[in-house]
Amino acid sequence: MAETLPNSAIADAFEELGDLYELDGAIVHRVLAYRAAARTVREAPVSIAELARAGRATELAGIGDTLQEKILTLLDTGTIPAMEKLRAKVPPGLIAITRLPGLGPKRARLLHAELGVDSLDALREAALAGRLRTVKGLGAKFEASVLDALERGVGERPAPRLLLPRALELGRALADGLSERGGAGTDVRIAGSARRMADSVKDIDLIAVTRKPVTLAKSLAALGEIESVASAGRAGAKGRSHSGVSIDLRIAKPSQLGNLLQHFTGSGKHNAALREAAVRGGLHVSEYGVYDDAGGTTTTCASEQEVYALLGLAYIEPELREDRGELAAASLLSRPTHRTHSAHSALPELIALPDIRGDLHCHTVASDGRNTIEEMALAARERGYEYVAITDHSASHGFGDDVSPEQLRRQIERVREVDASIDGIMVLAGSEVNILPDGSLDYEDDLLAELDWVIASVHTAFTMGEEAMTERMIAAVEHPLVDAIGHPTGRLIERREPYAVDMPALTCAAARTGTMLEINANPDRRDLNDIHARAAAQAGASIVIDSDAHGVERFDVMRWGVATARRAWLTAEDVANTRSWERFAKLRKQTRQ
DNA sequence: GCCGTTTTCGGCCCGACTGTTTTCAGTCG
Repeated sequence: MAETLPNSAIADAFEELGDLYELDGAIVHRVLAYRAAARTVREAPVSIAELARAGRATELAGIGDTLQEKILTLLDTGTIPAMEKLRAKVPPGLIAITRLPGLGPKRARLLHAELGVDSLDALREAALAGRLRTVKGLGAKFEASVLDALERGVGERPAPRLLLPRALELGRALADGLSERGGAGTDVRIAGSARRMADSVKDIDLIAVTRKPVTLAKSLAALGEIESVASAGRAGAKGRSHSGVSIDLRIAKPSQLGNLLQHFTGSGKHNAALREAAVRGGLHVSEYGVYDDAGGTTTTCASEQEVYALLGLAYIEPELREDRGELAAASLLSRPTHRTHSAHSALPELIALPDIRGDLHCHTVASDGRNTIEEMALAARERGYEYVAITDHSASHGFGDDVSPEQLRRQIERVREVDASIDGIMVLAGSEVNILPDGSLDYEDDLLAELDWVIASVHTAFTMGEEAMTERMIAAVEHPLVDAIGHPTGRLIERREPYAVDMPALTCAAARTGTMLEINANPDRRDLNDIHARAAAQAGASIVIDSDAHGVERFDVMRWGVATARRAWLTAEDVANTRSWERFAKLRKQTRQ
């Protein structure tokens, strides 16, 4: 039937199959296998449909012959027989019930079997009538907590998440406040997804060492950011911030700091994979230490480095701990050199902020920015950059911020003047040109040819279908005067979904034509995201990280773009604007060199 | 359902918490 399907559709099917199998009482490992496969498919840099047609989907971790067959059946018939069978057997409303806290598949099944509960509404009715407590193994407290959760709308509304800058700001404020109150010898670290520099986080994990644990735990309640504290003891404290985020403070003995930090930095999947691999070597990892079957002893670690070293692994940077191949890459292989054997891992040496030598996307008062060309140039120079491109919006941008062709010609002249008048930084004349719905650009080619640097971005008609959007963007990629594609998926984290575009196809076209793809560093965007940026680099496309600054202070958002690049396994070599302008030029497409 | 210094069957991470229990199942991160 369907020639092809996006990876997301295949992943959704596996996700649903996992949920249905779980509710049907399948063993947990089969359920986990479906969920792992769904994640692999969703994050894959290539078309899984095409891969399966070629019989090569089994090359991916977690996809075996059975699942490849199911993909092919889904492509050919539009469905999977097992899914149809399970849908008929398991009420679909039960999946929503398992989203409630304290309600997993077993209890959902139990409630369905005993009380006929098959939806959130039926659950509410049964709870209000006091029937939940009549089920063996459940009681009045359970019933009350279910009603409370339904009351609060849990399961309907997703939990609030903080964007990374706000999360780190909150985490830092809490850590500083605690350090102050904990007295000498207190050291508080941020762990969890904030430390891994995820796009957004739903709770803040803090790990502390201190001489006065009880005092430190109690002092959490005294911090201005904290709304309430549920528990506090010598092991730590749990609370909530005024912004609705859970705060988890754990207090470690200095000798176990490494174990606790490693455990609470996660991710959960990284830790699960780490422990599974360790078991094969007779070691058992927990937040308290590493237990060795052979000696029957537990070793504690003051640092994370020691934890990884005990397992025969190189140190893995927090940004890489997502179970995306980092464990295999961290295996220490003894590579013989001509003199000696040295331990060596395949982990990348990740890019860092000081590697960035220039910023190629920013705005001035000519469009919707807040500062002049000169102010922006000086601010870029203060960051130590060697070059900056002024890239205001183009002729059709709208919002009163559009730049007509005549205005752009004058802007180019002004950029030349500023460049001549300021030492120590090269100021480039550029533009962020709209990609119109038909794939054309909104300046004539002869004008674009006068620019040093052209970014093409989509700012209108976000909702067109995947095929049309992909054609539209590839037309811009293939334009000989386009240097880079700005914020390629258009997502706004926690606010707007990416538009439908075939990323493997776009990435492939970018690599083929030498068009660069941007990691827009604005923390609301971080677009390309980590998955796409990694795939793009692997496909041979050049990556450029830009601030998209609309004011002088916004050059500082570069760090969030670098964080995304690190999560994408990128080295300085993988990112074009870590080079001097002369060396950068060699990476540009032939028509732009 | 996947996968292999336990290779084609029999395993497949670790610990805390909660509520309901006389020893633990289910859920969660």
